[in-house]
Amino acid sequence: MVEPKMLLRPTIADVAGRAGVSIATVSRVINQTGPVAEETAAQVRAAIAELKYVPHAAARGLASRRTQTLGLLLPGISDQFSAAMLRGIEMGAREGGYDLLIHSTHSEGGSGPSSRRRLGEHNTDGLLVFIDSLDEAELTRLYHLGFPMVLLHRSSPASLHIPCVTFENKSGSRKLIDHLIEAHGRQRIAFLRGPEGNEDSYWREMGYREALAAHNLPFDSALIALGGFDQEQARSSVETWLGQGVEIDAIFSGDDEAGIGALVALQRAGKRVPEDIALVGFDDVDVSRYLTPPLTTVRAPIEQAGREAARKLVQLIKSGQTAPLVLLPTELVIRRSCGCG
Amino acid sequence: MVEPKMLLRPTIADVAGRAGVSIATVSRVINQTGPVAEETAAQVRAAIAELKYVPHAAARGLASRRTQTLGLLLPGISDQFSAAMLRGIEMGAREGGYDLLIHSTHSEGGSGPSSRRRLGEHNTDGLLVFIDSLDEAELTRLYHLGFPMVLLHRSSPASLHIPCVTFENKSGSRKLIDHLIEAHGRQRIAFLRGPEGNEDSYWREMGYREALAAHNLPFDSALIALGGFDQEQARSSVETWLGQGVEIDAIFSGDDEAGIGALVALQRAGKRVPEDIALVGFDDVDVSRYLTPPLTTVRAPIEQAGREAARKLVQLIKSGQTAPLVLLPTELVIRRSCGCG
DNA sequence: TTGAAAGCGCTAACAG
DNA sequence: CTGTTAGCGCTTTCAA
Repeated sequence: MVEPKMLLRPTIADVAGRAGVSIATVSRVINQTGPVAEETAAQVRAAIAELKYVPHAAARGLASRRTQTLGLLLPGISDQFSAAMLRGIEMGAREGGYDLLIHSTHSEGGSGPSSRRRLGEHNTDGLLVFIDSLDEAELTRLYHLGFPMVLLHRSSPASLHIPCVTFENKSGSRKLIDHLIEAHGRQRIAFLRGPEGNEDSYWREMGYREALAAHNLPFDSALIALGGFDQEQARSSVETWLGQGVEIDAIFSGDDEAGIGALVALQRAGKRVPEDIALVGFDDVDVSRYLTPPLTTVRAPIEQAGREAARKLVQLIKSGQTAPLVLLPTELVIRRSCGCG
Repeated sequence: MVEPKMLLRPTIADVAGRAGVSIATVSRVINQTGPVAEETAAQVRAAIAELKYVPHAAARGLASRRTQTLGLLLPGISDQFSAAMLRGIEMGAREGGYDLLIHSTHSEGGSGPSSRRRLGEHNTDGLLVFIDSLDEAELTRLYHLGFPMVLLHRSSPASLHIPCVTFENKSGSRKLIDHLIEAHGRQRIAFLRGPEGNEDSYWREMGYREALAAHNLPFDSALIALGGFDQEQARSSVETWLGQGVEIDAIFSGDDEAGIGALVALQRAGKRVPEDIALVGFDDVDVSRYLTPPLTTVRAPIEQAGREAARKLVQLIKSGQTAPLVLLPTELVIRRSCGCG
């Protein structure tokens, strides 16, 4: 067993005493607010170093009404997408001089209404909201409080004007489907939708439809099924298609994660990819290149999106304003699952 | 452009006023400290609800000298290992009623000595320290301050007694190598070490050596190279072996990540896996099952380790003590890269 | 069972 | 350029 006993830590008063100045002066050299004689400042810095003094964040926050902390609300953090985004966010926050407080809303456990929101105006200077991790009522309340927020992969409710960052989903999938049609002559291209209400998925579908229309291919709702950005759901949907004998010569999976599930279903059914059925995804997650065959997909700058979102939030906090929308460019990544190579 | 203007939020005084009681009473019902008449409490709760009052974390922290926040220090968060661990930690923290403050030390940018530590006694109630994300001097300072800490995947400096959680690395790799030798008759088994000083890697190597010794196979240092728990390094090391014509009939990669790099090198060199050279890893990261061939490995309960660490830290904070060591069991996962199936 | 009041450590006027 | 002082919003004795 380990038994710690907390000792008292030096406060700003200790530093002031050691340096022979007032606490106000110490505060000034720490925050670089107001003028201090270089000689005095040097003494203060020396005292800080000797005492290994670190300002108490809570006290500072109370007095200044700033926490120097960004809050992140997201559904889960285990998938590759979230992990990459998180990395970008952490980077952006740090660059801006902010800490990062994280709360995953997933597996929240229905502990009744008592599960008070853990991240908000009381402990952060602003919030990064991923997808639907915060409901519209709360979004509205915070907005009207003037609380800084940036949305990731979801647009602002119409009546509010919360800035948002996401990808160029539509043009990305348009290029992808164009390729399938033009380079590989596919005509019966199925689409695995993302989760209900997911905006990335919505725009990817729009790009898909646009590509079909541009090539005079009919839109067939029998070729649309739920992939849910999830391996299992995608597998199940593809198995259903195969079981029903739906005629398909290519599958566009709403994201790479679902693409893996589709690949498994195809392989189990003895279909050759891409000879019998081509397969393409979206995101270009790490694994994609290691699948057999390697997955043709669209690279989404996930990490960059996170970083950009954090930057915008910092800007919003500091200056009170930022551009309402950032659309990060996507890029086609040709590998073998589409029929190339 | 979006322009927020911050409005004032309700304080405990507003709640007290609305409920017709003193702030002390409000504090009592919120924290369930001290007796309050049920009738009074009901009124207070009503006032809190009407005002949508949320206690101010900083003020609370200042007064109570507790932040209800756990700090996490880790090198990076993009890899699958860290992501899984993070998920477990987040879960454990939430279960204990704590927030999670994260700081990734990776890519810290040599912004001079000015990069003051962002996580510590001043803004958290305890620290979760992964690998070597905090140097020994700081570990020592905090320990002598009586500051609660739990180490992940590294043991405590000898003179301190900081609790730690990690895997049963040695027995895991022992089983793995036994399998390679006994089931597949491999004799020239190479090992790709993890990063310098990594304890997980150290014990995995011990298990490897133990297995060789148990089967009277010689230990050959020419069969040891640096994998660095990294794809590129592993690939390079395997290419070197192959280029030098070192005789090898199996490769034990210190972790799955490096295993991917090894697989790539093997395939580029035209080696068949597992026929020419068998390949096994450690961790059982998500991708491993999708490699071709699927990777035989040892499943490490990464998420569980994170959760357990958070739990222990909470326990340490609350009770002042916790068991010094937790070794989570590992399990052999047989797939095809070892020669099975 | 409840209220009054003293801080927690720091920032930010306001004097000097 | 530097010190004094009044809070920031809450917890926590100590009385009542």
